[in-house]
Amino acid sequence: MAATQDSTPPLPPVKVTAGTTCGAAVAAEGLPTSGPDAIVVARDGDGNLRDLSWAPDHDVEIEPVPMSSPDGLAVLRHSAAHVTAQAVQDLFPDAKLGIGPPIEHGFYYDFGVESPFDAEDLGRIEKRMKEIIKSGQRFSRRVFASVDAARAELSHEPYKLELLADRDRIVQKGLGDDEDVMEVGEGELTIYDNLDAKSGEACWSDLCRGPHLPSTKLIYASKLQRSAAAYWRGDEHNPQLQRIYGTAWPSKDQLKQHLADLEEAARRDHRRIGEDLDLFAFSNEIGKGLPLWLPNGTIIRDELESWARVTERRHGYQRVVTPHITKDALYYRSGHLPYYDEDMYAPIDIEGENYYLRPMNCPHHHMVFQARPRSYRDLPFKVAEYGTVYRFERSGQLLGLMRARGFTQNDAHIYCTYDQAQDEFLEVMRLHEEYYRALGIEDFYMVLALRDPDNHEKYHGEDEMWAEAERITRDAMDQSGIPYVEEIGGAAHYGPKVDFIIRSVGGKEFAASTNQVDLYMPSRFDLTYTGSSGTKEPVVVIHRAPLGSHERFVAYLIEHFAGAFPVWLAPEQVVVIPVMPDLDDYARDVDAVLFEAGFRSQTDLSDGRLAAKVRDAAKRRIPFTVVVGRREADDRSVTVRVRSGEEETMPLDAFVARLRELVDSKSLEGAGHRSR
RNA sequence: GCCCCCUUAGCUCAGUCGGCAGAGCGUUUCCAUGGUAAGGAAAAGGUCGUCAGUUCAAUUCUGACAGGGGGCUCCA
Repeated sequence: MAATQDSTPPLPPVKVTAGTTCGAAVAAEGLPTSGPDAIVVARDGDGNLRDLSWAPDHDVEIEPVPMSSPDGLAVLRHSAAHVTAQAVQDLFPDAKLGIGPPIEHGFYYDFGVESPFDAEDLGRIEKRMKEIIKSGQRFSRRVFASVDAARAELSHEPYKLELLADRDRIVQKGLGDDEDVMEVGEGELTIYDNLDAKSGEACWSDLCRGPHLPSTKLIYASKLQRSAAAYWRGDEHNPQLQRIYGTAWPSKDQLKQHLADLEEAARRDHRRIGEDLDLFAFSNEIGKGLPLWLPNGTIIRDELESWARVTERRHGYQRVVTPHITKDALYYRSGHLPYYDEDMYAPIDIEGENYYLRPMNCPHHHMVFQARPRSYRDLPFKVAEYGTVYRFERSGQLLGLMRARGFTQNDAHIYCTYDQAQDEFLEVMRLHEEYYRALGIEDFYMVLALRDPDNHEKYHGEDEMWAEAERITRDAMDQSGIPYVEEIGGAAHYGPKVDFIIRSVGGKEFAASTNQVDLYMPSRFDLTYTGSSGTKEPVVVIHRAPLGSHERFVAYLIEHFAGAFPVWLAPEQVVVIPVMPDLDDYARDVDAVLFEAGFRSQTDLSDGRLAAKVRDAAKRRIPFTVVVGRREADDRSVTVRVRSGEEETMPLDAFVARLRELVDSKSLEGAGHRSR
């Protein structure tokens, strides 16, 4: 697993003669066998990873894999997971083993236990791990003669038995999204024994495909992080196991750096910055997932919205306004009811009719299209609205602004002919590029989510329709040149979709934007136009929301810029600070000029020293701190300090012109950016 | 929705082995003639998330509920 972006160049191959071990061959070449770059495993001629204890029965060439490479890290972390499990079973003999794969930056191991692990338990487990690591146990591979033999040896491990019973299917499909098949891989069925360094006796064993480090001693830096419940095999109908998360690195320095990175990420968390910069708030009395946008946050929201308004006008969109509540009939027609009602707020009974808070804008826009007869001359007809919707997300899913229950989407629907659909979808992708480039967003990827052909119930419409929608979407994507990955099973119930996936600083992934070519709803809603020959023709609907929702997108931007927004988005653009109270009048004067010129300027005339005010402005991430004293007042100039700490004295007029240019060009100059 | 943890001043957090609670920052007032990341002093500010229960007494113990967090699951 892992090994997605191996930047380290592969080492030159090493010859292993029949009967000797890879480890011996590697050592003979003088390659390191300890330290962060220790060769820990090798890739054989067929590309499989092998333990260094592997002794081929014929001469082969192997590629040494150092611990610091992605594959090496995965081996290190998976080995650390084994040590975790060994420590847990030493301390909790009744704990049943689940699975323990490496993951990005670490590993986990799942255990079936009577009661969850608490912080004290984790401390004890970690202490026991350190003993095991220090003792230098050797990981030793052993092949089972048969599945029955494995079953007999693992009779006390119900979850492992389940893996054995389901082995064929698991080998084919994997366990879940993240889990590979570490336990019951293809080919030989193997178990790893941890052998005591002195006696050579096995002190613990675990069903595993491997490979592993030669010795626990090579786990130089590991740390258990937290425990949490997780459903067995990722299925909520299964019992919950207790998962222990940990991280492991080839050196103490790398561990330290990783922990520092995590702290830095926590500082960028939009919930924290939202508090610090007075962007948004939640209220117990209003309800979960229903954000209050404070004045500063509203500025960001409004700036984005005006930007979208002028940009989309240029791209041919027309704006509409539609209601937030709707009779149930609309959703029966769209097919959302009755199947998706659990994701909607319960209906409101008014005069004997059920009204729902709308969970999406699409059907309303379809009604806009249908409100007048449309001709082919009207197409493409592009309807845009910053539409507020409410979705009853399950309570455990909420995450600040990233996932809220009420939010406002940068939504639009394009009604066009079949012939226009591919070009229009391509145009939507181009619009995304325009938006994302303007904000310096590069750390996203795109998914083309297709339907799962084995699960027909989840989807509406005929096979031919789906094939056609997929073709149009894929052709447009390929034409756009934007790289994407395909995902089976993620489609909307009415069509395939293209999602722009972003990550929160916490590492969670969200769709920042979702786009669809929809051939289904036109038939459902009877959306037609009059063609050039006078006949009624069905339209194609393209759903798109490049800026997603204000809530999620601003949350993302907060983290992307670490609160240091580009000038045009910054809620506070300028603070004017007089050097001493005598200069208050000039400070007010400067502030008034900036304010009149349309900028978000304020003065800081409070008590306190200049240094403290500068510090305060920096904490609020204000792009420009303007300091004025006698010198500036005398020649009507300003001393401008930018976020980096550099400063420059210039005429007030020149500063106004500079601000105007930065704002008008939506410059990213001076903005924060996400460190990698 | 599920498991675990958390909820004390505007913010970050101490604390009370059950006897009406504290710090730092912030706020307010006063002092401070001062040029770039915390000048000084004083004051105000809390029904210790809500509702029950146990108790002479509950912020502290128990329970329910609400809200928050970490995961899992879900995400039309």
